[in-house]
Formats: sequence, structure tokens, C-alpha cells
Amino acid sequence: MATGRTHRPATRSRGIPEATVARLPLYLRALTALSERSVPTVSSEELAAAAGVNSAKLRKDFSYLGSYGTRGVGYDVEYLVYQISRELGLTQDWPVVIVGIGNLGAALANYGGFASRGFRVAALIDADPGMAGKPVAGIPVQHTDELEKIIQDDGVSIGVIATPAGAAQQVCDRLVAAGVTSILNFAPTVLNVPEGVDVRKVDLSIELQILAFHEQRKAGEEAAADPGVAPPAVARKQHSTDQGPDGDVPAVMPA
Amino acid sequence: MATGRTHRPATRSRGIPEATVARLPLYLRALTALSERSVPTVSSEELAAAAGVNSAKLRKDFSYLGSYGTRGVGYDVEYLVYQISRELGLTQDWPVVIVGIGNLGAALANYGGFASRGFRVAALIDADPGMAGKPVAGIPVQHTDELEKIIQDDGVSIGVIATPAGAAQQVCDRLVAAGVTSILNFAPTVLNVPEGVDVRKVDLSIELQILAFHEQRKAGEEAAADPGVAPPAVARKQHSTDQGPDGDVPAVMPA
DNA sequence: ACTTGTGAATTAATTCACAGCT
DNA sequence: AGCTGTGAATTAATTCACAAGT
Repeated sequence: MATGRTHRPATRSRGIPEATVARLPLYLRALTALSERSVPTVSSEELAAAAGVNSAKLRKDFSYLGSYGTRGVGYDVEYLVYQISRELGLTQDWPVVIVGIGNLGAALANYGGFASRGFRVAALIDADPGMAGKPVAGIPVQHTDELEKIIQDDGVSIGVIATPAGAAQQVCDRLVAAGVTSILNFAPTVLNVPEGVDVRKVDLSIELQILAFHEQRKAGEEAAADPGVAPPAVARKQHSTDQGPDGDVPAVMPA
Repeated sequence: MATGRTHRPATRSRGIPEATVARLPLYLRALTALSERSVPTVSSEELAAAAGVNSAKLRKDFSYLGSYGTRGVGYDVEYLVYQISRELGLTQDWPVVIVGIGNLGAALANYGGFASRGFRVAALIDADPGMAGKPVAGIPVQHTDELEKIIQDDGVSIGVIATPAGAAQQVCDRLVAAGVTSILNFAPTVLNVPEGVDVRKVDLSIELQILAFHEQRKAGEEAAADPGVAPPAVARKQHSTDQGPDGDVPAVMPA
């Protein structure tokens, strides 16, 4: 794809790498903090440190968006905030429904950073009729029967699934049938969706298992003490920071 | 690293790719489901479908662990469950502390899949003295003052941070100072940790922003309808399944 | 003098495609 | 005949290192 890309307007080649897209929110958060402290400009070095990446990566990432910096100076904070927000589609408002209002669903509903960016909780939905009408985070919970109507009326395209694993696929199917095309899944299940629907998962159990793997590795190394040529510094994985490749996450689920 | 790997026992070359490690829990979950249904063997094709990956990737992943399959037949489910569990370090028990018992912390404490694999909630910790002693998920909440003592007494090496963003770094520092070397961070902040400490993050806001990016892209394409040579099939990104590269996740946080 | 933007080099991950074993 | 295991090819991501601009 790098080789034979069909010629383009030259000013902006569509197709930002996924790895870059996944970091843009990180940069945006760091920039927003700077903006709140009224910092006018920032260098790639400083911003990279704040976002927990290295500066070459950050510059390369930004190069996919365009040339928004000034050589010898750095980046204008406000301008970059705007450009990244626009690139991520945060200049518009995204109504979101949360399905499954247990502990986790309630935590998500209460999450402040939600509204701060372009997301708005359009509805909270739960299968328990006893929950209906009860306000969570100031929003009354609605019954699952209303799901299709809510999605169509509010033009919801993003759904969050925080149900038990057993209900997730069924909820997913209804969301998709009603018009949702992006799903954030907290249930520990693989969701099957048709072409054109994006799913991202958040899975606590998976994350813990990945940590356990590295933890075990560390414990084993104490004793190992390889008596060979022993490459001193660089040999070890670049632990800490940096979440490595892949894009997994753990699913949380009440009860 | 692929080129100049120091000669090894040949039977097992240390160094499983990060991307593979991140998928092992996925395979394990699928295998556990098969095991519960008493399925004795499974082919790479079937297992891959259940885990939501393609079979070549799965086979390559397994090849890093060793040769645990039988050509012409497939994999023995029980045997694979054991091998992967061992590789992930799940044959031992990992005490975990959860710091910050808001909505999210409570959701995590109640999460069933916790104990089912090798993880055990050693303690729930919160800074609010009013919470102290109150049971959540059957475990009494303890005050932050006890943090160091708990970690040392129980030999805790994995900590989960579910505090507000403002408290996260401070909690992290205390966890690390007390001996924790793996952290799962739900607070929307970059954590600074010393070499040798692993951090993974779970960030709701980041996940939603990534979805918004793709959602915006989809909306834009409706109108685009490129009248050029129009590469029909393969051209579009492989949406759905597959979380793409990187390894980000969103942070959740109560209020 | 300083910092961006980016080709080129490197490293990692994925996918192909088939030899090798059951 | 069927399915694994894996070299080889491909594609993606990261890092280097420096030319180009202010």
C-alpha cells in the first residue's frame, strides 16, 4: 500500500495509519491540558513527553495530518487542538447510547470526560424493567424495548455495550439493525458484526492476563541471570510506557 | 532482534511477540468455552473463528509456544488450555489491589471473571475515610493509609488504578514504591513509572475518539463516490473485527 | 541556533503458500 | 485427505538522521 498508492491531491494523502489514529486522542489530551494553562506553543519534544511517546513518532504522526508546525519554534497549541479535533471528528456532536446499566454502565454514564469531548449520552438502556425511569447520572434509564426507537430518533451511530457477556451479541445485533455502525464493547465476548461496522473492545481480564505474562517473565529473570555474553542495557524490552502493538483491551462486566 | 538472536535451546526461543501475547487471552477464552462444552479437539480454522482472528495468524502465534497440535487433526483443547495458561502465568495466583472504589472500582471488584482466572482481589482501597470498612463485593474497603502494608503483607505485584485522574500518579508512585511492578490504569492520565514497571491503560475516552474518527470517515465516503478507477473489493479497510495495531484503550473514571 | 518534516533504514506484524506429518 | 507448522513475502509501524525552513 505504501508503494502503489493511487496518485492523490498531494496536499493530503488520505489514509492515516491506524497506529497514528490511536495516538491522536493522547496528543489531544496533552494539548488540552496545555491550552488550559494558556501555554501558547509547544515543541515536539515537550508534547511527546507529556503524551508519553517519543518525539520522532509524534512528528511522523503529525506529518500525516499536514504541516501544522513552525520550524525553529514548535506547534501552536490552540491551532493543533483544533486540527486534531477536526481530524478525529470531534467538532461535531456524537450521540451515544449505553446499554446495560449495572455498576459499569453507571460508571460510564457518570464519566465526566464524556461530554467534554464531542460525545453526548443520548440514552441509558437496560433490560431490567425495574430500572426503567430510575435516573442514573441525571438521565432516566429506558427499557430495551425502546432501543430501536431511540437510535432512530436521535440518529445514534455509536453504541456502548456494558451488559453481561451472554446478552452482548444479541444487543449488538439490535444496535446494528437499528443503524449503529460503531460499537464499544465492554463485555468479554467476541462480537460478530457485518462489514462496515467497527467494534472496539475493552477487556479487563485480557489486560490483567497480559500483565501477568510480563510479571511472570520478570520473576523468572531474577533467577536466570544468564551467564553468557549478557547484553547489558538495551536487551530488555522497553517496559513501562508504551502499550506495545495490538490494540486489545479488557472487558469489564458487572456480576 | 529476529536476525541476531543469540543461539538458544532450539526447542523454545524466548521472546514471544507482543502482538501474540495480547491474543493469547483471547484464544484461552475461546478454548475455555470449548472445554466447558467438552469439545475434545479443535482445528486452527474453528478456533480462529471463535476468537475472531484468521487461522494463519493463530497458527503462527501458537508456533511461538511450541508444537502443540497434531497435523491432520487439530489441537487438543484441554492440553492447549493448560499450555496457554502456563505461558501466561495463570497457573499461579496473582493477588491484585484495586485503588479507588467509585462506580468503576466497584464494577471491577464485582467482575466475576476476576477470580475465575488466576487473579484474586487482595484488597480494595479508597482515600475516603467514610468508605473504610464498608463491604464492596463482599470485601471491606480499606483506607489508603494501609496501602503499603497490604502490598507487602500479601505480596501484591499487580495494582489497578480506578481513581480520578488527579490522584492517579500519586497512587501509582506509592504502589511502585511499595513493590508493585504491573499497573492497570483506568484513569485518563499518562503515568510515569521507573524502568521495569509495566503499565497498561484502559481509556474510554480514547476508544470513543477512535470510533468517532472512523465514523466520520464513513459519513464522508457516502458523498465521495470516487468516479475514478474505483478499486472495488479489497480497497476498503478491513473494518469490523480486529482492533488494528497499537494497544490503546480508554480510561474510565467515576465523576 | 533551533525545530520541524520526511525520505531511508530498521524492526515488527501479518499473510501467503506449501512442505511435512498424521 | 487433511491440517499443522513455518520459511518467505508482504505490509505496517517505528526509528534514524538530516535537509529545509524560520
